[in-house]
Amino acid sequence: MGRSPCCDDNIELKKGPWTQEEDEKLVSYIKKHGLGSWRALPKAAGLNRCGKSCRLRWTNYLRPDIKRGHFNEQEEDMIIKLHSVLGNKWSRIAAHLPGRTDNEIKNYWNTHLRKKLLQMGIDPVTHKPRTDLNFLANLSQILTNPPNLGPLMNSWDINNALRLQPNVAAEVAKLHVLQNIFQILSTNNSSSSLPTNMPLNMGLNPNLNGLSNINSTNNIDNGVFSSSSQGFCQVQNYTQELYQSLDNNNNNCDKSLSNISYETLDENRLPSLVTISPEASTVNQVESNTNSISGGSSTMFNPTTDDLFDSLEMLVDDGTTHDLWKQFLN
DNA sequence: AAGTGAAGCAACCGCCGAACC
DNA sequence: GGGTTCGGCGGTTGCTTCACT
Repeated sequence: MGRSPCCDDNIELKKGPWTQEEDEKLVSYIKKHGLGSWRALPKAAGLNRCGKSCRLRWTNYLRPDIKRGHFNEQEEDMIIKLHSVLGNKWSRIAAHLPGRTDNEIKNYWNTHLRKKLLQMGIDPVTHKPRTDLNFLANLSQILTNPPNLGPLMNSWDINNALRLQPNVAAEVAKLHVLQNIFQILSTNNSSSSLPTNMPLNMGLNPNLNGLSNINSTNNIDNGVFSSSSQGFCQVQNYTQELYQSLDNNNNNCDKSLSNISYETLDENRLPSLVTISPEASTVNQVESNTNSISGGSSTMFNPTTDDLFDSLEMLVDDGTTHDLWKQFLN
């Protein structure tokens, strides 16, 4: 024969929020007798509750060493780092944060941190940059509407974000290149349809002030800055590969190592030139509203759609092949 | 001021490995 | 050794508060 049941189903036990009187009974009993059998505790303490309910109330609320109130920056940082390693192992995460309970951390994650990471374009499950199309759509709005960038960045310290995910800025820039590809696809092929969840102005007016702001933010330390530079080197590589792909089709493309540029269209569908400068870790829109593309480091290109599908396969790098992209976007 | 939806969070539910008989 | 329960954990619910119209 095994153990006797925790809670007697024949007795109507109280559920729901605890009253002050119940709290006092529980605390008083544990102070006097210490922690023992949760099953025996309710009856001994004069509580009409399940032992499980008593344990939960004690561990999550009444324990004297519990720290209540807002999580500070260090705690947030710790939770995110631990979550990236441990996943949803809340009790193990809580073990690293004295005074915090697994339930509290779980709630805080679900209500605050998860949203912050999503806003930053970081997948809260994988802790890697998001490359899904919903994020692309959101990104388009962020990049084309700089005033919205301020509150977003203030709500989640960009310095922390970059420290946690050094390549995020690179991913943002990379996604901007993707924007451009989608735009070219939609412009070149009137029969092609963009994903339904993508705004029609996708790729228009690629105002990169947001990224410039990131790099001019004084509180980004040298270490992050150097990570950021590496990030832009990656963008440079992506862009180079894109240009190489275009060049293979005898397009005249700029492949300069020091000054990566690409073209897009502004809100009037006029060509506009964007340059990425890796040395300075800045992204600038150097020329816009011109009727023709000219300038020291860039030449207008006219890619075929197949070139662009190749580039999508390469840039997104999530297993979606050229043919799948073609199928999806046509 | 009232209605409504969103956000926050305490508490419950159900599962699972460990412990017990 | 096997059946049963406990304790702990993660997921989910639902109540309360807040913000907005």
